[in-house]
Amino acid sequence: MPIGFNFDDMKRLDEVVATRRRVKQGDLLFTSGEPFTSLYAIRTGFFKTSVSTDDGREQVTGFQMAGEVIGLDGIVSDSHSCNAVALEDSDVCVMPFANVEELSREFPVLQRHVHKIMSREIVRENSIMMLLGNMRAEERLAAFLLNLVQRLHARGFSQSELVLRMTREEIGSYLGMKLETVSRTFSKFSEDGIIDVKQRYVRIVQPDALKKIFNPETC
Amino acid sequence: MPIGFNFDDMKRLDEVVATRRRVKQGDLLFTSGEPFTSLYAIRTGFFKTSVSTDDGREQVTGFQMAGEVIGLDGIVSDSHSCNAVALEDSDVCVMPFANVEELSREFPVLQRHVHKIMSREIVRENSIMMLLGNMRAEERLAAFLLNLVQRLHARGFSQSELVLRMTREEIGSYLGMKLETVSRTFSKFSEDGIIDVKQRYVRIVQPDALKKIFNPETC
DNA sequence: AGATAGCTTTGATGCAAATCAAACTATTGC
DNA sequence: GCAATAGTTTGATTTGCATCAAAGCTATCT
Repeated sequence: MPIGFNFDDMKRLDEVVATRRRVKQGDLLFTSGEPFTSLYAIRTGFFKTSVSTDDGREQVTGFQMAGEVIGLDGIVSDSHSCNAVALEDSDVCVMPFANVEELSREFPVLQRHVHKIMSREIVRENSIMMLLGNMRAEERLAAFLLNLVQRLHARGFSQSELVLRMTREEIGSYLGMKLETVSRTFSKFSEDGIIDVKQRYVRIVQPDALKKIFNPETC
Repeated sequence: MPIGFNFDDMKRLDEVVATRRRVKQGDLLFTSGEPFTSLYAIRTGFFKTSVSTDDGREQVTGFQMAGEVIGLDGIVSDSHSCNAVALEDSDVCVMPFANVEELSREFPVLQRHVHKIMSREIVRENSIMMLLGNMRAEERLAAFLLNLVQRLHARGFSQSELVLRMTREEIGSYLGMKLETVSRTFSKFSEDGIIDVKQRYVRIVQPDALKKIFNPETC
């Protein structure tokens, strides 16, 4: 939560997140087509969001962890356009969007915060478009790992070790490649001594090598 | 602009768009790294937005026409993260974001409008991720043409004819394919009698065939 | 009108990733 | 503990698109 609140403000803001919801691993938080009522701030756990075509192809649109907000897709048409699935047992704050809007009018700092969250999502998706449109498999996976570990590190976890919450297929869907290609690229990185991989466990041995793969120029 | 305003409200809202700006074809409206101050509502003309990597690869992130708003990428970090270039002589309303936020607090209907614009952009980018991650060249170009013509039709233009404002290379960048592939796919559609193409001019002869290519299931 | 520059089309070839296939590993349930 | 299921790895082959190359078209300038 942003700074700049006094104690009374905090109490008012608490109103916005009055309810909590537990979501078990594998369960849906919301689903495409469902009426939109609330945004969800992840307290603990891990989610993926995805869209799908009528013929059943799935595109993972993001992986979200503690402190991140999901559900923004629902605002425009008052119904969700993507699915949110918990990849581990999770706990979210339910923030009815009517409350968010009402309090935003009262507290400019909250208003600003909401705008930034939406803008951040737009910018993130821009960079995914770059990834999907212009980058090769190794660059995509390097970018993915660097991004994940950076976000985990910001939450107090290791900056070199992580346990993937998602399958190779889900990573592939997010990065626009097949699960076999994800697996092969992990193996390649491992053979090159850049990472250690064992199933879901990954240790980044040479972060600079990963950065170089992702962005050869700045290294 | 959304409905639900009285005359005095309208006058207040006019304050938000006090200034205008003309942008000549080929000129930048804003550029990556530039400080963010304002959103821009396109009055007339046509823009592309793009991001680029340090090694010079460009990804077109969108094409925008009259009535659409650009600049949302700048909110999160108070500086723009993409470039906006006019693809024809254009005219925009400059809306200083401070004004937008102030008036949003006062007018819930404006607040809602701003939120929907941002959410719409998030949803659009989700569908581009699907395009880039899961679809083949023909599907991408079919989706692109259908989307363009639909937006033009909503603005009173033909639902079957259009003049492209962008090059094959820009289309390719947006759709994650090379200009030669764009050209070849246009030719293929033309040979199949689905469209007539002559350089920038396109006539959609069989819209249903395009829809079928884009989404085989619902046809 | 002819020349130049920018964009588009089409052809030939190459390659990165997809697909097909099978073995291997981890996890879950009985 | 064993079987069944879900997920991962690795190998062989195919393919859709990229790349390389050259010619054609359009618009603008002199």
